[in-house]
Amino acid sequence: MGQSAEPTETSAERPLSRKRRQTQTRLLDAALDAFAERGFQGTSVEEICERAGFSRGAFYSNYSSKTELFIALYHRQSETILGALAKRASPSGQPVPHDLETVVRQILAAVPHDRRWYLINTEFALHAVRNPSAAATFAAARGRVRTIFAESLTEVLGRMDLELTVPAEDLARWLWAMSEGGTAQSYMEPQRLAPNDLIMQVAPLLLGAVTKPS
Amino acid sequence: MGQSAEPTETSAERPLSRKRRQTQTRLLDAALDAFAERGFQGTSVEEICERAGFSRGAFYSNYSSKTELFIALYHRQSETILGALAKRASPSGQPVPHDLETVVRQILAAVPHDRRWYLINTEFALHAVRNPSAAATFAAARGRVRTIFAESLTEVLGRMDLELTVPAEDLARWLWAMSEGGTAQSYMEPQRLAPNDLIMQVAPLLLGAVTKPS
DNA sequence: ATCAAAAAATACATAGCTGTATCCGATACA
DNA sequence: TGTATCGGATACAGCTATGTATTTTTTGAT
Repeated sequence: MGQSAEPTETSAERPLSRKRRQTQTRLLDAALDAFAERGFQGTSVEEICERAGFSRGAFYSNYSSKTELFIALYHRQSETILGALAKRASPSGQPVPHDLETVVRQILAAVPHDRRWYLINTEFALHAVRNPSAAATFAAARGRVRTIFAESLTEVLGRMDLELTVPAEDLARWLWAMSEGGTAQSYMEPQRLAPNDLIMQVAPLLLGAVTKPS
Repeated sequence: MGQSAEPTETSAERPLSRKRRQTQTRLLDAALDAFAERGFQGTSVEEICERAGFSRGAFYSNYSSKTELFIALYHRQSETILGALAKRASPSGQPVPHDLETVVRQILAAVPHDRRWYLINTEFALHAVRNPSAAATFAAARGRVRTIFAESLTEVLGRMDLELTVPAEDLARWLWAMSEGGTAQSYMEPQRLAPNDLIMQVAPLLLGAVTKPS
């Protein structure tokens, strides 16, 4: 939490040349696919490089290990979501919704419903649970998202003249848990459930239970 | 779904000797620890055997691959939960609870709050999402649990003179999603959240929102 | 006590992956 | 145009895992 926690370096931040950024992007893209298909541990550095059209030399000149790449990938995805969420959260954003379902729908639009992202995210969660240092990183990233999410919720509900009866951060946690749980179920039983089915059903009920006219 | 889907064989079911069952148990126990610590892909067959105090010979004479063991392990854990749940679901079970929180607490008592189980289960979910054949197995096992869970819910609520305004199976899904999502969060941020905190807070609210006096 | 079958240990052949060290080409700048 | 640096490819050395084939030990039945 000291310096601006941008990419993945310890000392002086070199500007990072154009070409270098390109190959990193290609490596990250390849890794996203590879990890999603075969899992983090099940994917060899070699395979990532093949998909990206590079040799292992290129890889090791950009990342010092598969784990470092993994973390970089997580950050990239995380920033993307954060950006999308922040855009939605801006007061000049969407029109004021008039029912809770619309609130939920608007917020969900910022979250990527990407199978690959689900897989990577879950793998990263496992990684974090097993690995205290990664856990801190992970918790911090999630915390930032949760805060923005909570602010967004309060703001939208406020514009609807509704008041929360529980802390917004708690509610954010709950909705997130439901969303993740539901998404997980949907990928496990794809024929029965679409990724957002569950949260779209439950969230309005829950929101109804924790709001009152202000 | 043809024969009784007991263990892991295709043809005639030999009774399975005492000793054999013992070593399988030890291998499964060892695998549970190993997988939890290092992950499925990150664990070598060798390591499982070491922990169990066997050589790889013993392993391959019991299981044809690490994946087969993995599936067997999942089934074993799954059966355990199912048993616990069924016991609770029996009408002669607990006294009639008088508030929704107690309902939730009673049901949660059947689910193991074991870090290892969380890890294995999540890994298996990933495995299933990536692997259609495992997905069927997985969905079936979860379906059985969900059904029993739903029945149990209906029964308990009925004894409290409450009636559901949504299908019990749906509610079971929702609660399960919340529980899993909350448990996941708790393991990611162990200092802030205990495994059942979230569901204990939310479930009563949700139950309140989907029940009415009958 | 002997022998047959089962269960587990050992040995082996092979394949794959990692990370480093070295080499080569392109680009940039003087 | 020469040269230094950067980015990436190639080569290499070593380790680890897998699965099978073979041997040894254990067990159980007669």
